[in-house]
Amino acid sequence: MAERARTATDAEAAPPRRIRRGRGAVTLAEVAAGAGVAPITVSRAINNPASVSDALRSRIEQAVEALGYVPNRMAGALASARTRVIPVIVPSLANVVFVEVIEGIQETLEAEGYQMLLGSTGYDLATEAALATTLLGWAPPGMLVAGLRHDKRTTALLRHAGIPIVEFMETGRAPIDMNVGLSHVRAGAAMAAHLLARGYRRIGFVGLRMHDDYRARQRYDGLRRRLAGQAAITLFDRAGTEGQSGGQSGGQQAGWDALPELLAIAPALDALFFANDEMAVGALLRARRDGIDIPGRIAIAGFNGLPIAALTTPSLTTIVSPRRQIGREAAAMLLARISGREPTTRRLDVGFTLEAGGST
Amino acid sequence: MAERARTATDAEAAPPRRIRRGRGAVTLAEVAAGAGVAPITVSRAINNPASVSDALRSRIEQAVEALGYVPNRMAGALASARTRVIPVIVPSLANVVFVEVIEGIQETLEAEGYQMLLGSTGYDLATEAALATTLLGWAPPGMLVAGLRHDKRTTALLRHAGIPIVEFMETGRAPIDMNVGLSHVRAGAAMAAHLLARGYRRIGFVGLRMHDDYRARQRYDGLRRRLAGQAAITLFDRAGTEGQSGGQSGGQQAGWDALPELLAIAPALDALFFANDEMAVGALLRARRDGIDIPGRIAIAGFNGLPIAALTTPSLTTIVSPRRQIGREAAAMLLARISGREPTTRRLDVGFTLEAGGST
DNA sequence: CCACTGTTTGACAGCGCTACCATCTTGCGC
DNA sequence: GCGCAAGATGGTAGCGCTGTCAAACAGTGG
Repeated sequence: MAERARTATDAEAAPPRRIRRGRGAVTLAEVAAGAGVAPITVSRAINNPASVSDALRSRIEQAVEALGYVPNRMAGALASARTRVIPVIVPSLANVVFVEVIEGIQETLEAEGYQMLLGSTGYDLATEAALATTLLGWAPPGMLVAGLRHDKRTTALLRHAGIPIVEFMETGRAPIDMNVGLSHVRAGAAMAAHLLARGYRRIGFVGLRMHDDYRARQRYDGLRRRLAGQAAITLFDRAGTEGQSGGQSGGQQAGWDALPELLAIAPALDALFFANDEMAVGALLRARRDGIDIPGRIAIAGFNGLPIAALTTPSLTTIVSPRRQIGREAAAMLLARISGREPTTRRLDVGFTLEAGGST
Repeated sequence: MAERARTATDAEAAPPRRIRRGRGAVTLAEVAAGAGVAPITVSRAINNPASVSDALRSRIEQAVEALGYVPNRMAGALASARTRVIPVIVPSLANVVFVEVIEGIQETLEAEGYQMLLGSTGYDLATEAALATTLLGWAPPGMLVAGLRHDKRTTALLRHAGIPIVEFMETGRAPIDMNVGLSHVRAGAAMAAHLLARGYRRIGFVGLRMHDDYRARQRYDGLRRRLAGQAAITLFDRAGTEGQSGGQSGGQQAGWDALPELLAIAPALDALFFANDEMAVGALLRARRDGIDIPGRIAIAGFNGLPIAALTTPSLTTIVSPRRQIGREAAAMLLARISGREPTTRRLDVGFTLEAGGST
């Protein structure tokens, strides 16, 4: 303490123009001085306690405690050219689906002592590119990005970053590096098969701002191809109510609004496949209020397998995606590569399950 | 290009033992060499383009482009003792409520060129302390933390960090620095007044793992105090189904399970105030399936004001919290202090609105 | 044409930490 | 008691960038 104060005073007096630039926070050197050891020893005591003798370690720990030392990660990262921060880029946090994947990622990273740095793009590819640049500036050991579709800059950037990358959510060809997800095309086809089996022949697909949501488009494509020649299929792309907090909430309202409108526009429809469970639930709630018989008048199906799907009356037919698992697998794959191991596979299809309910 | 290669070769040949330590990424110095200027000029061209002549700036930009230079933030931050990264600590991402606050924070920070570093504690105060330490290691210019209750270490750490701090979600006394939120006690009291006005006199409060959720306890306290002497009040703290993705989803299931059980245990109840809308919606859906008349047999109310509350039949009585606004205000307050301005106020109560629906 | 102000550019040092190598202990077998 | 391996500690030199100050270079009025 006294030591420090004196040093500061000397510095001010003797070399007349030396300015203190740092934040003024306690540094490792100060801890070292306090404990009467060399800075490097403090560094070791903190990062690899086993390599320091018990006596010194406890002296150092005491000094750390007394001075309230918080290591400056920036300096450490710069010196060692290593960080334990892994950026994760997702389109939105308003969507439960991404949040659950993130949770899976987080628990896996955390268990290995890594930290997650989250960025969201708002479904904008330019924002994604900017974000990727910024995040790469933190010299991360790897990176996780939602989706396989990016703009050219992002792809180039990530490809040349020289670090392992996992693209998660959907499967597809030509990932930048590694890929974990499920086939949304096949999921759409599975729903088509289900609806056909139950005898529906005039099917509508209801999406929300599908310009942004290409995974919904993939589900639609899968549906359409599988239905081709066997049933009529119509696409309804809803604008949704902006302003609202998007994702989930907007979805429910959109489904609520869509049901009566579509029945009026296209009364011959006998089934609706909504782009997600939120919309489907909104439609179910609307049917309940307006006394529309589901599935008698029209069948309703969703996608994602949110828990609420099982609680509605009738229960909602949906496709369950293993979101947490996607997150865990993606993180595990990345960590494997970071630590030099080769993961079991660089491409993982986690699959999906069709949960047939009373709504179809 | 040739220049670089030659340099590398020389280094290998001449000083026999010099090792390259860095990540091997393109550095500012290389860009400077490429553009034929001093490193500091490149730094300026990037951080303050106006201070460099047009001719040099475009030469530098070209070099940046050609070499694919990505500035190393760590080095920059270390040298300037400034970052534009603001850590945000929340208990969980599984809860929509926090996510919406986060969105508000994010949009405000982003607009000012700051980046958000998100950490979640899983409602564990020890984890929170660890996280706070780690995050402070990034030498942030400020910090945002959910809630006013932390363990002693966290409080001490943040108080002595010497940076502005905003605690958001609930209002209360003695914040570490600044505070934005609403009074959960008053919200509980408001619901009590509403239920009394509608003639309910045997009221149950249904929480989920309330040991963790002290804000729910505050709502309960507000309810209890306001009802004291005028109505009977019972607390039901549900364990909920673990394993599930917690928050929202777990909540719906918990409400679904709770309704029939509570009616069996305490048949005299005439109203239930659920700790959140998810539980309340779960209960409404259960009532729908089991043919329980709401509010005839029993009234149901929730908290948060999620959009789905308006879509159920009957619509759900709930208290709307301005979550996005909390996020925006918290971030704005922090940014004001970071940039040396004094915010309009250091304590902000954003209030709430009781939305009376058909369920009470 | 000169002193003088304002702008653009550069040299230098250092932010706080860790990699690398050197040095100093210690313990052990013979 | 000596040589040697293994372990503990320290000295030195950066990591890649920016703050500070100084130098070089215009532009202006008399």
